[in-house]
Formats: sequence, structure tokens, C-alpha cells
Amino acid sequence: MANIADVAKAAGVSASTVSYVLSGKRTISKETADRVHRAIREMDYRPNAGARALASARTNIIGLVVPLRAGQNVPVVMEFVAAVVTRARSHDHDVLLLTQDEGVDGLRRVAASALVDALIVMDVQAKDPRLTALRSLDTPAVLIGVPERSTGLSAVDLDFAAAGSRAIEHLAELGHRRIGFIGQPPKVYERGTGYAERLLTGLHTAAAEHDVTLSVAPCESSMAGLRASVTQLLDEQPGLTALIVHNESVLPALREVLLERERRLPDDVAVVAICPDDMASSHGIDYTNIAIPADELGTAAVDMVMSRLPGKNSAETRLLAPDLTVRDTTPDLKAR
Amino acid sequence: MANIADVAKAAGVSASTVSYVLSGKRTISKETADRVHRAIREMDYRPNAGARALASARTNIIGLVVPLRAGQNVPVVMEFVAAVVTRARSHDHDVLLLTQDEGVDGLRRVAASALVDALIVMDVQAKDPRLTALRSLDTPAVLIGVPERSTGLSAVDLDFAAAGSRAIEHLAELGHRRIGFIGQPPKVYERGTGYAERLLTGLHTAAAEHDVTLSVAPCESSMAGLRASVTQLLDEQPGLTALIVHNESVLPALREVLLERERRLPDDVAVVAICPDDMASSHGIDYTNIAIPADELGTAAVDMVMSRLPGKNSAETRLLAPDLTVRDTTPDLKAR
DNA sequence: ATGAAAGCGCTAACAC
DNA sequence: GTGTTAGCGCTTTCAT
Repeated sequence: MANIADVAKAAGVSASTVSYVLSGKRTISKETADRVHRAIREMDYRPNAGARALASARTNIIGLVVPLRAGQNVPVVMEFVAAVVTRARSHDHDVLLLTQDEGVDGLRRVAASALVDALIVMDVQAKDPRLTALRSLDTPAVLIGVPERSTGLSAVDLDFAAAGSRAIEHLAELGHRRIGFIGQPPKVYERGTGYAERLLTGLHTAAAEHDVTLSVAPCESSMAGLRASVTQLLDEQPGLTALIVHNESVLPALREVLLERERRLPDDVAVVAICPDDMASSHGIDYTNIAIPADELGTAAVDMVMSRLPGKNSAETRLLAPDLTVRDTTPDLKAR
Repeated sequence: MANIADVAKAAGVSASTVSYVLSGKRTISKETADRVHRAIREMDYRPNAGARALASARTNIIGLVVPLRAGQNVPVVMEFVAAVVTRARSHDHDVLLLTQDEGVDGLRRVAASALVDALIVMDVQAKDPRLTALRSLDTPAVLIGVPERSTGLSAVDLDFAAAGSRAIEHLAELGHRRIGFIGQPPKVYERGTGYAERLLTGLHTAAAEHDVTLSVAPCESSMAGLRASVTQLLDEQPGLTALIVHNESVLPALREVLLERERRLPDDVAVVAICPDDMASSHGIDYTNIAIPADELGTAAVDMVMSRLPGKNSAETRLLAPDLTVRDTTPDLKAR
């Protein structure tokens, strides 16, 4: 395999010139540049990644920590990963895949061995043991999901508070005044998961503003759990006309459970789901939803982490605006 | 960050000794090894990946090419990726993620720049343009999916011929003699996809052996497509009592379409699906299925590619034996 | 606008 | 069983 010296010889220049032609860190005469480029093409030369990393202290590799076992939102994770890889390539970087399982050690390992220039960590919990480790590394990192204290670390997430408000707002506009919220399982709230709480905040704020009475019920991921939550909500507000669903795993059963209570979806009860787009439209009825924008999150994460590479920029938290798509479960009743 | 010289100094040995302690390529006295290990621990030393790669011509990174956009079997792809990463780690390797989109160039790029020691390529087509490129590289590669000509390349896949035979065999044992096959969409056969054809071969072979009359219908991935295929099969064999389904995306609608033709599943028509386990049991009824063993495929792929690293072993094609899980769609009629 | 030369941190042949 | 030394192929000062 040809190396930089071979190319230099063929082009009749020094190795450093070839390097500068490639990096553009020096102005090179057009003639020289052309000769070098031609030699590169003819020899099909590619700089050796290891040598480059050693000399420049940059690997052009981003480490991506993914919850690979996650039984849950596999398609969302995939979409996110795809976005990260694609965006990374457009910044001339590759992506090294790390699993959640490697935990703190994995982060330390790739950072200390200078395998990666930066880290993107998915599925960050409110109190995540990896946060301390990440702060102690001098490898820039960006978190997907905003933890309780993101001091010193960059983070990007859906703006869950805004998402909550948007859901209420949409229903309020359609005339709904009694709304129920079907949340995540109780343990999600108990362990203080940031996004779940932020969503609640948004819901309550908007409910107050729009004169909406809101009942809240956490919900286990099962038919029985859903029945219990629906019962609770109907006990509190027998006249409720709309639901906001955060536990997307109960969507398949929702219609049936509502029928058991003699409520038809969407005529008696309208529904806004907070879930990935592909989960919104695969249950016989297409749910109006606020999407988890996996693609945008991935792209943003890469951009953020790249902007911090020279260590220049400081940490930031970016919240993506929610996007509500009206489908079949929130009909405009006045229009009938 | 401490480097090998720092560690050597602290342990009172030469740098090469530290290197040899780490690699185990030389016998070291216990005392020396202990001193070195202590120094390493105290300084939290990790060898620089770039330097290591440059000096040893080994990066300890495996490149994994994944169909990231694939709307279809996302969970299977994920499971496979997880298996590859996990297994790679157990061989002390990391995984660099490449997308299908990068195509041939991507393969050339990572191989020529010596970014990876080996390549695993998923979703290989019968006539895949990447095959030629892979053969020309001196980076060992293993394909997931057996192409038409795998000369010089290693490949691993489910033994689809055996899977076909196994499905027939299972149904024959239960007494079924008139069986229909619901295949992949026509274009899959037209483009000569190896696995689809091998499955057919297995079906026909076993059908002959077990005195089974087999009707075959390709099937578009839609309700209408399924109806058409079912109609065709029932026209050919009005008395058929069992189906083998290869197009897993029609499973959700199968029960209903059969009911339209006044056949109840599983009492009037038994079904064996060839699909990932998680797709077998999420349609109201649990399908008897032959699994796509994503996990084993990933593990095997890594093992195969690692065994070829020193360039010693030669290419091999490994076919994994099919595993049939009896669930609710192939009841034992005699037992009633 | 270009070259020469000094590393980057490690491995492995060579020496003893 | 251990040390010495010569690279690995590149980037980046320093020089001109």
C-alpha cells in the first residue's frame, strides 16, 4: 500500500507538502496541488488512520453508546444511530459503537486510549453514574436526554415541557376541557426520570392556561395496567373527552379498553400520543402524535459534539421543539 | 496522560518490557510483571490506540456494514449488531459502524486507511457489487448471507434449505399432506436472492420425500397481496390444511384473510412461519416458527472473521441449522 | 510557497 | 528474562 512518501516522490514534492495539500492548512500553488492530487489518484493513496491519529492526536472517530438490548424502542434507536452515522460521515468522522453494558469502564477505555475524539451517549438517566466519569474525561461528550444536573456536559433532547403544552393546547383548541393523562409506569416517576417530569410540568402549565381540568394516571405497560389507569381517570372525571398517552406500549390495547367503558375512539374520546411516528400509525387507527424526533436528535448530537472538538465551545443544552402531527384520533368536532 | 515510558520508569523496567507484559508475547518474571501491573494501575495507563495501530498494523477494530435504513427487520438487525459488538469485545475488538449507503467506497476507504482489521457485511445480495471489491482487499471479510459465488470470501447464514425441509417435515409429522407456501414478493425471486431460492429447494425436496403436495405463491407485502396469494393457493389445492409463510410482514393479516375464506387458524389451516422469534409471538396468536437466529449469526460472524485475522485460515461458508419452535399454529390434531 | 526534520507512543526484531 | 533500538506513517514546527 502506497504511503505518503511514495506519493511525494511521484509528485516530486516533499511529504509535508502532500500532507498540507490534503489538510489545506497551508496555501499551495495550483500546479503543485494538481501534481499531488494526480499522484494520489493514480496510486489510490489513503492516509493511514493510525499514523494520522498518532501524529495529530485526532482519530476522526466518534464513540456512540447505545442501549442495544433495549426491548422497547428499537426502531427509534436504529433511526437515531443511522442519523448519527450519516451526520458523522459528513463531518468526515466514523462511528465506533459501544454498548450500554460496558458502562463507565467502556467510556474510560475508549477515551483514555484515545480511540475516539468525542462521545455521544444515549439513554441518559436523571442520575446516571456515567455523568461523573464523563465530566472527568477530557473527551467532549453530548448526552441524549437531559439529566438532573448536566453541568459541564452538553445535552440534547426533545423539549418535553413544550410537548406537554402542545398536546394540551391542541386538544383545547378542539374544545376539550376535561383531559386525562396516561403516563409512564410508576417506577419511571419514582426514579425521577427527567423527561417524564418535564412533560408533566408542561401539561400542568398549559392546562392552567387553557382552563383545562387535567387528571393524571401513571400506567403500567399491560392491558391490566391500562384498565386500571383508565378506570382511575374516569372515576376522577367521568366526563373526560380526551386523553394524552405517554406510555406508547399501551396504544395497541387502548381502543379496546375504551370500548369496554363504552367510549369510542375518537368520537367519544380523542387521543394525542407522545411516541415515535411509526408507532403512531400501526394500530388500526392512526394516532395524532407528538414525535420523538430521532433523526434530528442524532444530527444535532453530532453537530454539537463536533463544535466542541477543539475544546473551544462550551457545553450547551439544546431542546428540540415538539412537532405534533394531526391524524385520526383528534377529529375537529365542530367541523361535523 | 501517562504513556508507556512513564510506566516503564515507574516500574524500573524498559518500555518494551511493559509492552511485553501487556501482550504476553514474552515470558516475564512474576516480580517484574507485578511491578509493571502496579505501575499501570497506579497511573491508570492505557496504551494509545493510534500508536499501537501504527506499530503493530492492527487496529483491533472490526468494521460492520449494516443496512440502517431498512424499514423491515429493524429488531433483527439490532439483535445482530448487539451480538457482533458483544462478541467483538470478548475478542478485545471494537466495532466501527458503516452504512450500506457508503457502498463499495466505504469498504475501500476503511480498508485502505487501515482503520479496521476485518469487515463484516450484512444483507449481502446474490449478486452484490461489493463482492468484487471485498475480494480485492486484503482485509478479511465475512458476509452475512450467502451470495451466488462466495469464492474467496467467508459467509454465514441460516441454512435455508434445511429450514424449508424442517418446516415441511414438521407439518408432515402432524399429518398434513396438502401444503401451501406463501413466499416473498415476486421481485425477491426475480433478482435471484439466494436464500429465497434455497428455501424453495428445501421445501420441494422434503415435499417429495414426505409425499406432500406443495403449492407455491410469491406474496406482495400487503393485505391485497396476501389475499391474492391465498386465493391462488386455494385454487390450486382447495383441500390444503397448512401454510408455510416466508413473507413475515403478512403475518398480522393472515388470520383475518383466512377467515374471509372461512378457514380458521389453526384448526382448519396450520401455519409455520419463517421469521424472527419476536415477530412470531406478537400477532394475537403465537406462530410456530423457524427463527432467523440473529444472535448466533452475529457471534459466528465475529468468530469466523477473527479466526482469519493472521491470514492463516481460509474462507469458509457456515450454515446454521434451523430451529423450529412449536407454538399455537401447528396443533397436534391427533391429540384432540 | 515549499522542505527538512523532529517527534507522536507503541511494537518487535535484535542483542545479550 | 530483559534492554536497546529501529521503525510504523503521518503532522507540524522550524527554516528558508
